[in-house]
Amino acid sequence: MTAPPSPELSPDPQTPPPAPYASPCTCFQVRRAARIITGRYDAALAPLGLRITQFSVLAHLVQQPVPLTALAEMLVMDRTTLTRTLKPMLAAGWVTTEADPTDRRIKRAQLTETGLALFEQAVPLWRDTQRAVKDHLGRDFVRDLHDRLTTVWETLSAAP
Amino acid sequence: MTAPPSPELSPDPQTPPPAPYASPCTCFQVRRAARIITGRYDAALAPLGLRITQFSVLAHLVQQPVPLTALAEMLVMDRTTLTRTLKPMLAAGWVTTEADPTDRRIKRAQLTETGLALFEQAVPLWRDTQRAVKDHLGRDFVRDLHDRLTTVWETLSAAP
DNA sequence: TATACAACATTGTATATGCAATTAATAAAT
DNA sequence: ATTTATTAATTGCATATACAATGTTGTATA
Repeated sequence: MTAPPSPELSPDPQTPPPAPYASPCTCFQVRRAARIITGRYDAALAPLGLRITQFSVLAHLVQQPVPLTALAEMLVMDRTTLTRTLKPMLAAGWVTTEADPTDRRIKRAQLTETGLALFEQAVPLWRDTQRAVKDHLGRDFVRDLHDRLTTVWETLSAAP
Repeated sequence: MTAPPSPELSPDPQTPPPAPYASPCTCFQVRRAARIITGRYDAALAPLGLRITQFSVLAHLVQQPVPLTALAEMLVMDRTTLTRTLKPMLAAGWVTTEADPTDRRIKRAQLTETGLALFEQAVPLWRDTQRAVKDHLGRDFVRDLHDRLTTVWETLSAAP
């Protein structure tokens, strides 16, 4: 079994990279970026015991109660992932669920008083982080990044 | 507790979005893109029982054995995450670890014959996926996306 | 109406992720 | 040489992620 090593897939190991090398793998790139950005947002919200994923959920419930499947669609996450995501939030008393009287299959999630208060505390921290990221990377850079990431989602979720 | 709902944080719930709305949250954007891209790559590698994260690990071991901490740095993942990532790969016999004789703290990971063969089978599938993504999004688009994602990583890992 | 089908939700299983704490081994300092 | 600090690795804990399978409820159909 002779190995055709794929040098383009890994950095030169003679120069072990403290400096991040430009991987050719799109998946690696976007996951890496997601990790560091998530770390930023999570760190900013940590004083409230909140994570950015949970913050997203709260943000989508501010207006009114939302059926769980619709909520998962809004958040663009797997339906089963939402169930797990919601679990600690229910335990913390930030969110409650109520059954739809007319269709007992449907459950709606809604904010509690505690959840709303927490969200209001979190918004400024979220905003600060948004601003910090924008300051570091530049307004135009971030806008273009957003556009491209949205395009990635739209294109790949539509494509076969 | 009167609520100042933050309309910019959630889509209009009167128009429940099957169409993905453009969230203003950079973190949400990049995580969403990471989810769909990861799904693509995982699906492509699934016939081999391999995930894209595992493929990345294999790719970094093709040249020669790598100490685990250095491997985690190459992969830009938390050191403890690497331990968990490696676990099923060790169990599957794709990778082994060996202690450094001169420094017994250090463990090196290296490919097995099986792991190398698997990697060689996986490379074409990875390449196909790369090409498919490029075809869908456009070569220039992907190149610019890569550049920006690398910049995100470099900038935010350096910034305070 | 009995049956098939579709929609909603959860649970089992498995990996992904990272912080805090722990253990072990080496290096540095007194 | 003993103490101290550093480095390498793992484990505990908690959340993030999604596929497959299951149970429940509503709808459509024969």
